[in-house]
Amino acid sequence: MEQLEQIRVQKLKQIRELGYDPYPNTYRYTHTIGQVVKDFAEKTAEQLEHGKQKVRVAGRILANRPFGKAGFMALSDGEDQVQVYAKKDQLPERDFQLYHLLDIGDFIGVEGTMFRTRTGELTIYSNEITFLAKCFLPLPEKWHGLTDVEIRYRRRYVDLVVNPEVRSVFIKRSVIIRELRSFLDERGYLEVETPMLHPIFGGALAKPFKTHHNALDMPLYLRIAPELYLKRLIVGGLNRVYDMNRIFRNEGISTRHNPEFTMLEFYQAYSNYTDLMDLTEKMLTEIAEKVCGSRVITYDDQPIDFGKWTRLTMKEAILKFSPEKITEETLKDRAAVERLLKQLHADVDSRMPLGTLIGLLFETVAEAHLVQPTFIYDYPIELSPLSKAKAGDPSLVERFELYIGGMEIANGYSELNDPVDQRERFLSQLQARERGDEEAHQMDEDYIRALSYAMPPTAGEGIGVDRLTMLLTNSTSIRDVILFPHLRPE
RNA sequence: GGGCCGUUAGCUCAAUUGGCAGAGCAACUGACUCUUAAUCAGUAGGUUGGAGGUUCGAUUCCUCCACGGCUCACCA
Repeated sequence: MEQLEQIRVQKLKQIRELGYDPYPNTYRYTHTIGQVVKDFAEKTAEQLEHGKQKVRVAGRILANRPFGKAGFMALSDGEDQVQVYAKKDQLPERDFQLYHLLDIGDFIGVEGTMFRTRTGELTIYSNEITFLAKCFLPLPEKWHGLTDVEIRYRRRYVDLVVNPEVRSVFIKRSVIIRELRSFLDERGYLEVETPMLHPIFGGALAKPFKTHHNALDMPLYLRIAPELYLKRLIVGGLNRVYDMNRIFRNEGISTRHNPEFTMLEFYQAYSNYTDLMDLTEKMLTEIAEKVCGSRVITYDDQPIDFGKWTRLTMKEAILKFSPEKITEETLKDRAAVERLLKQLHADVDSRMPLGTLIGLLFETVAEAHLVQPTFIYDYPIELSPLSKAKAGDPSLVERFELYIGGMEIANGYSELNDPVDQRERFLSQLQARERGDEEAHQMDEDYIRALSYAMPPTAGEGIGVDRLTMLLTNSTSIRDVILFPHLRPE
């Protein structure tokens, strides 16, 4: 409200009149608040009394309990908090006047000596207060805090000030990203940067954001996946590469979908999809242990054990979770599959090929049951225009997806490296596009040309970093793991 | 896009069948030199998301709109 703000503007004026610089350009502290808390944690009141150690710390005032000629403040540097005691006869008169002009949210620097209060709390007995910055807008009320999710996302800066668990989620996110990098770096992978602006969007089945380059007067698309560029690098002899960065998909927004999200894609020459399943098990188990301190985590009230991994073919998963008793023979019968799907109220299109129907059946009956880490492998070829066909069964490809907590976390496959087959797959995608499938893959002649120079056998995988972060921070909304999630304009 | 729920003071929430719009915290004034959700006394703070309708009277009932949450669909 205007009035609250005006009062604080007046206070800043008075602070200036006392002779303080309202916006000083630095403060030299001797300790972070964390160091203070740690260094003096073991000291008794008597030890502190005799030691009289001087400290200078800086931070934001989060609470103030004044009473007449003294008062206590809670000072936070974002990471840690410490109590500050301001007492009239121990401070210069000007500093004590300043104390009465301070508000919750202001930044100050404090010089003083450490002591313990009667209740034993470690506290800085201040002998100097330095004004650092004024907070004009009131912080949320201390007891309930900030809970309105919309304001939390719109004003993430306030959310971070008052909700320590939010800070901890984003610190974990940063650790996850660092650990993913170091896991791959240790194994000889090279991090590369590939274009964000694509003249032909590809590498995934999704709708893109379209933009325009003025000087060249040409349409460009924000990338939906870095895949095709990474494989061009494999052709060029960069045998292990990864790209961890943003991708953009022009689709619905939900608790599991943000229009821009972070994808780790990595490619490894002379390997197949089984190698990547092995690698992924190791990678995610290590990261869960590093981030959560245990192989067993809790997600959405369910225990998830990174010590127990399962691998099922898509068909096995369907048979296992189908409510109706069916056999593998049933899945070869298009009419039977269609009937099953209709019973389950799935959206069936009579033009869909059998493989697409099987994929749909899997999603309908099995996906939600996949809480423990489970690889689903051997996908119908129709769903996977970039994967290598399975030796001995041309209807399937060597592809897997990893499900944890009912969410799709990763997707990997043995890469199709036959340029002739790749051209045919693109052509059949074009047919799907003509049937109205906006997400079907485009033809990419240069990619086929790259494969025509020969790509060694290669396996590649994408890991949804936001989804993985949700899992490891027990967040059920993707917005809780993205600092500034997409919102409609205010 | 569909369904359900929601929007009241800076924040968290009340308001009976449709009958004077309230509390706690935050703020302001005063008291208080070891408090920690400090305490005590007092003051101020509102076009009840917006527009329209029904009614003597609407926070309350109806319609439309905006925004948000959850969920389903699409997707990762």
